[in-house]
Amino acid sequence: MKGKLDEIDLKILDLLQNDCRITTKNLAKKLNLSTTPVFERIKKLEKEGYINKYVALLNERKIGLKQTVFIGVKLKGHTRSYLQKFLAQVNAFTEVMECYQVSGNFDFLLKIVLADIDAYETFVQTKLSLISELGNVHSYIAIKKGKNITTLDLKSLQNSI
Amino acid sequence: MKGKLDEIDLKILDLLQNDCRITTKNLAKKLNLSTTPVFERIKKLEKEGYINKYVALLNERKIGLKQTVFIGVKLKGHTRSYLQKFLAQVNAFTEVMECYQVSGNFDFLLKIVLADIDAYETFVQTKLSLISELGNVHSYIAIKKGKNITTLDLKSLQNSI
DNA sequence: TATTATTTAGAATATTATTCTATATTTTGA
DNA sequence: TCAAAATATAGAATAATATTCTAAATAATA
Repeated sequence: MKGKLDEIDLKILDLLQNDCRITTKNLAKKLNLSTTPVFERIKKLEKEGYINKYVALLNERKIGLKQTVFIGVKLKGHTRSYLQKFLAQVNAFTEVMECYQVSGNFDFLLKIVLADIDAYETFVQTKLSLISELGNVHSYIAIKKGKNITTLDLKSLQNSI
Repeated sequence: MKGKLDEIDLKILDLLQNDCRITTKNLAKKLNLSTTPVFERIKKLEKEGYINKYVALLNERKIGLKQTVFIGVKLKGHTRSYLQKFLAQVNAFTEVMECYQVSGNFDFLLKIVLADIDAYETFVQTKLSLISELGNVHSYIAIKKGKNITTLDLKSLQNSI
């Protein structure tokens, strides 16, 4: 019975991924339950690893990090050693929010958040370009931010995962 | 004096973006303050828009959404109307987590999360490819997820924003 | 330097989280 | 199908936290 989610679990997850400060009391009200089962279900979902973490999402612009840039990277070689060295260095850059190894005409796709275009130039010159494994790089400077959500589409799931 | 962040504010934001369930009591301890000023600073940061929202980040894999795909999109035309129609449709797709208008050899860069490659094929055939404004598309299938954080690098900021 | 505005500490109160017990419900296997 | 076992629930009780309030301390201003 471990690791099965019913509809109540999915609703709890969905509510929490939209607002994790909702009280168990309010959750219980929405679910027509008392607080105890809701509380225990949440603890179970946490313990079994369905919930990675609870975070505050900050306003990048207000904080002064106004520029997002995606970078497609092609390495010089593709041995395991190359990949690992590249990843280690990229992971150390605080500007890098996401890094995926991908198929297609890039080896990696990075998402970078920093103050502005100048900061981006500096980042490339003083950090990214110093990675010896680096081959070609293609930048996609964000001109306008569209949709940007962290909430997964739980409704699409056939329940009982 | 409105809209200026001092080091205490930045530390609060940094702690909250790593774990927003920390109690004001624990925050206060870390900051060598009593709970009142911490509580009031948080409320101020919320009211002034530095904090967008508090969310639970779920484990995509465990929930059954195992595939991330980035899609570079080029539109057929670039009138305002084209852009708006494209954005409206893309925003309606629950699979789309992020959408940026970018410079470079794509007009838009999308990040998609769904169950698997089959679901991706279905998404492209039944949703994405139906957008009439769509020109070329290039997919980057995530092979391996590397770094993936939501915490901004507040230490890089010269304080007093 | 005196006045005003902010920030803070500490106490008091309101709410919520968490635990506990007993009951109800579901599941399982004979 | 039925009874035993396991699981989930409600409701009460307790522990902890959030939130408010008052007064003192600090910083800003003219």
